Amino acid sequence: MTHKEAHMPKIARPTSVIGEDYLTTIFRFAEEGRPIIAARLAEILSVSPATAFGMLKRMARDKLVELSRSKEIVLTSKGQQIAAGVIRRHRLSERFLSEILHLEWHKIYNEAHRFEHAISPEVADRLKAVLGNPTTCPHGYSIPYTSAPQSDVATRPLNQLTEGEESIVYRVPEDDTELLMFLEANDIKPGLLLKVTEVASFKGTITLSAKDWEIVISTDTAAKIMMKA
Amino acid sequence: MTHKEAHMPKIARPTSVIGEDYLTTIFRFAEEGRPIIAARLAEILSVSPATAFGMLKRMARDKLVELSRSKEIVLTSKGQQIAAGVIRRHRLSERFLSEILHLEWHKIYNEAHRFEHAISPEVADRLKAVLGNPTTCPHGYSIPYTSAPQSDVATRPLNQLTEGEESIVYRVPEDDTELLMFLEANDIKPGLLLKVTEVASFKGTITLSAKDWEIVISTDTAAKIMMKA
DNA sequence: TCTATTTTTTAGTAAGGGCGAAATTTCAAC
DNA sequence: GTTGAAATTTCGCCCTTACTAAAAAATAGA
Repeated sequence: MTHKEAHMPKIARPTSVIGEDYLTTIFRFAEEGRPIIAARLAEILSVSPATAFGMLKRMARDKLVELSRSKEIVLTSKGQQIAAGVIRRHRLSERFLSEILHLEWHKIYNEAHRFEHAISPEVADRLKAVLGNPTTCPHGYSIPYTSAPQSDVATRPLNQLTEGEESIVYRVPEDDTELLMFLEANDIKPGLLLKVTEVASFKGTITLSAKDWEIVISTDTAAKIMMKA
Repeated sequence: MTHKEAHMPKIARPTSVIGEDYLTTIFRFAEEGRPIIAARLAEILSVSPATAFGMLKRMARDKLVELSRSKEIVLTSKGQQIAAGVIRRHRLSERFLSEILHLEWHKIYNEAHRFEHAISPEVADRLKAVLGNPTTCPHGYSIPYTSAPQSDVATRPLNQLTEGEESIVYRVPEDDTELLMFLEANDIKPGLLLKVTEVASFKGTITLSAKDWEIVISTDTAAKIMMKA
């Protein structure tokens, strides 16, 4: 049988797709220094607390995470390494979807979420080369080429700028579809120079200007946009 | 929670990755008019007969296949439609891997096998456009843009050509890694004009020439290469 | 401190996908 | 027509990933 021995050797990954989802979620929190507990993980992954707990126990058994008594979930170096690989593939996929397929900005996160589990290290390398060794995804998150945590550039949220200040957009939320559609429509993306023309804390808004336009956003929304410090 | 509602809606596909593997395997047999039975499917997919049988029962329950008393497995129109979609994504992925990422020919089948389950219809459309609406995969298999079975161009296996005949390579096996490496090394791919310079049936070989070289292959190998009739 | 509310855990259930072993059917060859 | 090999189907069992319900533990507020 021609087919027989040709049956594809499954990609050498010791973790399931579901397991990788847990790992990357934990990784993203770690990336920003935010603690993550099981209950939060269950919410984010839309599963019951019991399910998340069961999964975390298996992952702890497999030495991917550690469930310290402080309840905070931390990746082991093995978990860190696998998670970094998946995130690397995710962000390279986002670049590819954005730059080569010209997919709208707000759609790339979800599409890349499936790609991240389907790409082999070799293909990831090719993608990296074809894309010109990008260092960040289109939203501004850094692409981890090593499993070591990235030392992040100094940033601060847009809502902390004072009136009259100027700064460059560093990063926007990667998975907030509605906000991304808004930002996309206004061409606000990493690298854009913005000026804060008004801070109206009494009504919770900030007015921004760039190039030829001026917009008003809430301080809550502004808090989600990271600027170069 | 920003993340919460942003959790990706799983791709709307009523079938699992495993189920899609079954469907595409059946589809590929149907494509060439070869009958497929459960035992063969089990071998190809490297699972036990019991497993394949259980899966086929579930698939029959879900109206994806019909298990006729003649033992031959046939796709329902629903199964046909889903299978054609997966195969379309597979072959578009192969084009992409080959033409955009410049991945070696013999590696693209296995890589595409994972891509096929990860690509949304929208991304497939973009790929199609970016690739210039290809009609076949790099091995020469047609990309099904409708779920209706393709009426295949008239072809015949290379071992049926007579001495002195010339013909154009139409299709090569998509998943025979070793053969593909050989063909790749000799630049034999769909579209190439070949001439049969000698048929030595007594020793089971065929000699081919093209451009500036001449090679000898076995008739068994030749049987795997389809030529334009 | 003492409820009130999260959070964590345990228990029990289900479906998908997998196994080996054995029983049965089918089919081809003699 | 019988026999032997191949194919099918059933049976019992395993693990993962989910669920609910509910108990136990930890945290926070008043």
